[in-house]
Amino acid sequence: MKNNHVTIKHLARELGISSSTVSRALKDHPNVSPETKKAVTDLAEKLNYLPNSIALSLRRSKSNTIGVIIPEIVHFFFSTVISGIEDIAYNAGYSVIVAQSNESYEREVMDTRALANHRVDGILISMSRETTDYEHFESIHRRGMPMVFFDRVCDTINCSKVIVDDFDGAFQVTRHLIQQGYKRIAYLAGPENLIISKQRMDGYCMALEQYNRAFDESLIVRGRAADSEETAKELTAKLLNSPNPPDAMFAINDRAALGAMKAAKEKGLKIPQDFAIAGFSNWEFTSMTDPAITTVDQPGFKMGQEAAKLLIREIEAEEDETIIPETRILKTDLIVRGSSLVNGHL
Amino acid sequence: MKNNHVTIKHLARELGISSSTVSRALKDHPNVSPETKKAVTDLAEKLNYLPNSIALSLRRSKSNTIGVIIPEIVHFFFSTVISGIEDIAYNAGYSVIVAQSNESYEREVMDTRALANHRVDGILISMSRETTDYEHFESIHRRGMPMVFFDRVCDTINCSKVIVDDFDGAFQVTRHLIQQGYKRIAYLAGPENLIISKQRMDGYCMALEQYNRAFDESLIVRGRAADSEETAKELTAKLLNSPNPPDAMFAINDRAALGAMKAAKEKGLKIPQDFAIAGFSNWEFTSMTDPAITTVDQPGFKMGQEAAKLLIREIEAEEDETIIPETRILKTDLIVRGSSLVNGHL
DNA sequence: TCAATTTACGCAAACGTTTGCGGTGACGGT
DNA sequence: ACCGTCACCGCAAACGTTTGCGTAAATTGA
Repeated sequence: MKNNHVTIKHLARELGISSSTVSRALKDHPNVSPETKKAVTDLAEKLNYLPNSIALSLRRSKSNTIGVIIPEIVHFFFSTVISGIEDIAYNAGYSVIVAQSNESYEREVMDTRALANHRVDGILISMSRETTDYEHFESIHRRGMPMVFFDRVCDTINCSKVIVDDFDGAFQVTRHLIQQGYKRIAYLAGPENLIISKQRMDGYCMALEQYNRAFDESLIVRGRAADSEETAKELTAKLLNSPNPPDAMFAINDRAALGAMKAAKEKGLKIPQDFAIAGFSNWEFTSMTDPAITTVDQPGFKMGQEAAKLLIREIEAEEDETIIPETRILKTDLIVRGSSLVNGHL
Repeated sequence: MKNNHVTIKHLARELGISSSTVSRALKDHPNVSPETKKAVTDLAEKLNYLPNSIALSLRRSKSNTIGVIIPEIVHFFFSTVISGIEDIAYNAGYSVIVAQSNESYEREVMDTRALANHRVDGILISMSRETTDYEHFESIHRRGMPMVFFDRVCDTINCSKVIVDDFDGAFQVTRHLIQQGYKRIAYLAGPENLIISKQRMDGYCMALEQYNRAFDESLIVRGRAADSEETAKELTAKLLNSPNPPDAMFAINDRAALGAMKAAKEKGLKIPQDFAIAGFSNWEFTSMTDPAITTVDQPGFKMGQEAAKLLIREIEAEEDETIIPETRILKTDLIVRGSSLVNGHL
């Protein structure tokens, strides 16, 4: 009952012709008579012939498969990216095999190895938080494996990347808070070593500068606020109880923004009248809170699409043409919601 | 620069021995002298030899890959399931190829075809909402392709399935509302044709019956509430404005529960004092709303694990042993939160 | 009618790996 | 001097597909 896949050989034997002819007939090669073609296609249809793409892969040394390594699947942003990747890959005839590193460096190393000997045609990567050594990527990159980084990119490897304009996003959201009339805008920062953290901070500062606001170090909350809602809440509570508290806050991500909102609510502040809040990433839940949280949309789907396009372009490049790596920066969108919208007008 | 994968043949030529010996040396076969083994493994290490698993797959006619077909990736529950699948698959040496049907029947058919000719060793499926014809599944099932359904299962195919105890979950949540003292508990129903919808309704009814509450048809809201927050909100608002409104509501899913909550808030009702709300699925956002929403946790990760285990068991079954299909029903957990918790005690 | 061309097909090699089987040389026992 | 045993290794086939090349038959041209 098992393993009864019908192959080209079966068709050939059945029809009393050679496998070569069957193969050619199936792909409408000119050197095969119309009658033979019909006989072949009819039988193939009847027996439900499915080409064995493994054999094809071996023959062509191309698997038509791309690998994706991400920190975690259960994450609104990353799953959106995967969706975008899948969209492009599917339409270009590639399958997508996903591996999650679970933010573990070791697991990431094993994943890259596994994908490499699975002979994927290329790899899309968003690095784990732990990763500081890039040898596992470099070694396969040296061998000519096409690869594209997205979101959490690796600077030391010369390949295409897709990132989001964190600077501009932070600038926009900060400007929005200023324009809404808030005077003391705090920044709930992320880990200092992450590039995105620095970029967002820079955007925040730039907006302040452009609108002639003084930079106040006491409004910058440094710490592990990005990691959990709870710490974000604690840090915010502390800040709100300081002598000269802020009347608005821009948080490094939506989770932190939610923590901040809870802290403000517990203190009895009205949002957005007494205290405005904005986050970053436009995670799903931000539209569901009360009030809904103003945030910056990171185009995850588009990021997946762009990354997949860049990768496939590289995979399908002719032998002689050299692809020059390209870094694509995606624009963000400010999404204004109740947590920062005073007077109900935009 | 490209395509310079080092193969067993390269190692063999380099060392002046045959590929067979290299192959055996690499897997520590007894019929190879220690010196040869060392020479081979050293060279393999030096040249960074990676076995070509495509060739292996062809040889063994086994790809060590499993396919997953889901309605959508960007969905808290499904991405959690994938995570569980990945967990088990990875540890058993399988890669996971994901294909999303986007709730489209046609796409689902194409996905199954694609996975089949990709020669995956088995398929995990959660059907699209559109699917009512199962021929695409049956045809590959007849050929002996191992397959396991999860969550959105197909009744007409005789294979293993993993589902959640919707009946019991609904029973628990309804009982909880009763025990909290609510008198008129409404049910915001889902589409009638979905099995889960019926099961949850049955659980609701059973709880009412067991606690001697009369079943009141006017408390059952039928419609497309499951599909969008907006329609759930509208339907709830209408019900709340009826002559004899409910003081609690159990919604078919969390999204609907959120819509209901917004409707209640707009009407000025206090939650949970005036109106209690409970949902189903424990989506991520339910803990983030204000108040947090009582719900029923569906063990997505575990579901993925169980489904993967069942599938791999079937894949790795010996030729002669016959696997009898098994339907595994996973227990749900009631998660009590602020939206239904009166007096602050449990 | 004969050579030249076209048409339609088969042979065999190749992709990289595994594995049953056969073969070689060394060695010890008689 | 012969045989059996053993350790070690190579040959070749197989997995399913594609494709360059060869070749027979059919067709064309004069």
